[in-house]
Amino acid sequence: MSPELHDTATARLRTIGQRYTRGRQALVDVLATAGRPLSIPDVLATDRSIPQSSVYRNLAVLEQAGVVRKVHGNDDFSRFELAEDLTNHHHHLVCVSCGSVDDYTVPPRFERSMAKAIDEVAAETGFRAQFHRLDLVGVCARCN
Amino acid sequence: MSPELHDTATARLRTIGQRYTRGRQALVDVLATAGRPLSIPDVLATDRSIPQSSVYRNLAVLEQAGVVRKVHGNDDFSRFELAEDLTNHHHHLVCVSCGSVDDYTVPPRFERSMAKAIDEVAAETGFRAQFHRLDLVGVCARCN
DNA sequence: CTCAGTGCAAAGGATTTGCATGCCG
DNA sequence: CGGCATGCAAATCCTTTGCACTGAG
Repeated sequence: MSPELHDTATARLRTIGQRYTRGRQALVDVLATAGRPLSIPDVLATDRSIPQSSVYRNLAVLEQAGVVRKVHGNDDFSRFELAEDLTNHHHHLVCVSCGSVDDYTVPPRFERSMAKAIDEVAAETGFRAQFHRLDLVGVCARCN
Repeated sequence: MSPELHDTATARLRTIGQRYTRGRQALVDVLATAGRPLSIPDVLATDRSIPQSSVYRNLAVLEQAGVVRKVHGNDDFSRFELAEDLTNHHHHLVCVSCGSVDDYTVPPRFERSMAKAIDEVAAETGFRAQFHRLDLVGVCARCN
């Protein structure tokens, strides 16, 4: 992960009057390394020494700062990933069997036609879209 | 709502060894009338005499039978709608402000190109997609 | 020194479940 | 009759919060 990532995180946290502490850096590192959205149990599994409450609290702070984003799968666990402008635009494969969530991307050509379709919907309905989710729900390769 | 709807529901419940009772019919009627995914509080608001636990339990049964589908918005409430093959293919507008979820559709042309893109992803990743979700997350017309 | 951040434990809130009763088949 | 469905209340489980302590500036 690039050092700029941490610089950006520092800056965004500052704008909401928060510090970029060790615990928060560790959290960002874990998410950056994972390459897919992680649940709190996932995060805790990477480092048993972190208390749950800190993970919840710090992820909430990082979300407010726009550094991470919360993702909903099909189970009762919230999952977290780095904000898209810190990584790249992608979508999710949600496994109904094991609940895991993986990233995937579609061709830019298709993203463009989707953006156009979304603009039309916005115009018709008066809905102001901030972002879109194109999740595929099914069975992942592992669960097959 | 058409009577076939209830016939289909009866049939699907039967396949999992369950009955289509009054309470369950009422639930299906409420969802069919709503035209958008409803949360449990939404459902309870339509009829104060129904106990929460029955709503939860019956929606779970109806979901297992493939009569209704659970939808996740941005808040902590699960929402429910009739299965797509009982209504029509659509997507969701999720409001980050009030948490409401509304239906919308995109042109068939676009759905087709999306289906194609999804097939490619499935082929590349080994993921078996059962269905897709194209949610727009933003601010609804009411919350503006 | 000061105050945000941290850890632990207790509280909160949507959802689930146990158990006795009622009703459909 | 027999068993599933129902209602009520208690239990679960993810998540949030209170409070005292610690550490960075």
